[in-house]
Amino acid sequence: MLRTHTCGELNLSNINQEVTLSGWVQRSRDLGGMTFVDLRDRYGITQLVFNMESDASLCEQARKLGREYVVSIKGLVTERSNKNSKMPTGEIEITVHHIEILNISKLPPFTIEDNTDGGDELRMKYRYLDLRRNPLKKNLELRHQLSMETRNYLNTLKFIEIETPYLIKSTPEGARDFVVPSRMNAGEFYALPQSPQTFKQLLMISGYDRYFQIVRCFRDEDLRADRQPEFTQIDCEMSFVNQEDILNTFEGLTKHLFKTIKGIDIKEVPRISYADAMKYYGSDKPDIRFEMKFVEMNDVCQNKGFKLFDEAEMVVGINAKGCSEYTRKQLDELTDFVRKPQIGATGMIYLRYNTDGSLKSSVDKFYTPEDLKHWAKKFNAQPGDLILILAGKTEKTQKALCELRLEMGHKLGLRNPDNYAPLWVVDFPLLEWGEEAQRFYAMHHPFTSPKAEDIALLESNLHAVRANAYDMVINGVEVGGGSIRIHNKDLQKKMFTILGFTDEEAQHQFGFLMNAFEFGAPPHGGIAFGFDRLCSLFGGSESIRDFIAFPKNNAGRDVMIDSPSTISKVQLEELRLKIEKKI
RNA sequence: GGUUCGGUAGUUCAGUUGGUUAGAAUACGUGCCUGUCACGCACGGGGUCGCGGGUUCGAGUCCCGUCCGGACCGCCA
Repeated sequence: MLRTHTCGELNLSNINQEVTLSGWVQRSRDLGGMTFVDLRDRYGITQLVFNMESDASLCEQARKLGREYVVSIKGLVTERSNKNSKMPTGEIEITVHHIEILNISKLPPFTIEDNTDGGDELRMKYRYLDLRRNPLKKNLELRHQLSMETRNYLNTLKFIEIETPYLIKSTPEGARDFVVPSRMNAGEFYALPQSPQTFKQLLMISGYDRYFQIVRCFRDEDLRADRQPEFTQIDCEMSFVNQEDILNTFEGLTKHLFKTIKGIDIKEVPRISYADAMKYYGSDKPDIRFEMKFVEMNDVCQNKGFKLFDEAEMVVGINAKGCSEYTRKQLDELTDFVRKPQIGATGMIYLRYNTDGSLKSSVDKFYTPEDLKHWAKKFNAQPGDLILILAGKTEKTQKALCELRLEMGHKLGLRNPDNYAPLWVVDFPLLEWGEEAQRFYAMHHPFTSPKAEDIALLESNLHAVRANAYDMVINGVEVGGGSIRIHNKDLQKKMFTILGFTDEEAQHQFGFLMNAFEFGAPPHGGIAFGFDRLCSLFGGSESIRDFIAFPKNNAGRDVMIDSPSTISKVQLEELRLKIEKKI
């Protein structure tokens, strides 16, 4: 037997037991007369002790053990004379009488410790070694817990998990597809699913009225810290439900996960319309752990002769409470921040409400003290506050102020990662206008139903049509989104027409779905949660890579296995593919 | 496609205005040490300064190009 116990479980109750342990050598400490070896496995670390007096040759053997050697030892559980309260097994050690080296190890390129000396790049290349470290192990355990609790909760509610295919059909809407050439159908390609969307809708038509799947999805778009080319969703769909039913069900899931995993009671999940989210936070995924809402001030600042404000489509600001003492340097830094090309504002105006009650602004000469008082009042400002104002095109200005708001929230310590503020954003627009192609695009996806009361607007004002679509946002992170779907063939056909499809194109791409709608499609809707993001949020990290066992880098490469890679001439020939030019 | 930061010992980093033999910590090796647990002490080995070109008497340092990595913008229904 290679082990009777793990390296994390022995304690005083096991004294005098004969045990066999196997694991990796974490480190050894040679004191001359005696040698200590820390043996590590998934469950913990147990100290082994070797003594020159009692067994010199065994002790010599132990001295030669290198880091990460794999060994199996037999020995006696002994009470330590010097106990270590910092480790769970710190009251005991193993007095070893037999040691077997199961495998030797090269010296690892970085230390296998909580605070490793290795950089990101190196650790990615040796991911299998990085995964030996506690922080990564904890992340994968958290991921496992989240998936188990998700399954528990949904199972209790009679959801069943059904697998859908990975080799499907490329569709023109949405993100770029990853495509897979078909050998048996030369010249044709499968696509990997961006989500199981149409399949779960077909399952509703099949009568599986509560479906879920923790499923891999694929999108061939550029990556970020929170975006991978393959990622995992908790994909859910229900029949005979309205939006309210979905929100309640998955608010329940969210509460269940916070309760069981983090021990946190989420009281309520507030709801905000898309329009209000944009108006008050400049974002469809606001971080509501702190207020600092936008205040539009066109009415109190325009037509007073200040050209920048007069010509702006929108003048909008936030009140940074208690920041009136900001120095010139700090204000300049904030101006530089909003002027970064990624944020794109041209400048920033401030209004300082000094603690002595006086008002000081960077545009004093254009406005009377009375004007400035009006501004302060609009922001509900108190002495000691600092108002930061941006002006320009509505969309761009909102976006820039949103970034500034988050930055100020960060500076003021209002974005505590231990606080969790879930939020539903509802009433999204059904469509958005694409300037480049001069046509409408589905904001969510083409299967999203318009609000019943807005259906008439499909004939008159497409910009104004709202959808039965909703996102769950936690701490400014979009963790999930969904909609009530169209289940009527004619309405679905109309949607495709609005999106610029000819009838033939719609039939070719999505005929299978519209045909299915003719065989008794029930009303249905659903939601999908970004599982990796949920994990990183629960783990208190910005990057999802730390929660994926084998992630890809910025450029979509796996630097460990070195993929993607070229394929052989034979493979290309079988697929009837030609590479135009070697790059 | 773009912006920006970085690449120096196994590893993480420092390296002044361009100037002697490129340093520190840690890891590693050897020796000493019987209660360590980030053990300690002593000694030692270890460098194509990412790569290519240029400026210069002289380049880790300045310039150009390129490769690799991180963050972000565009993109991601």
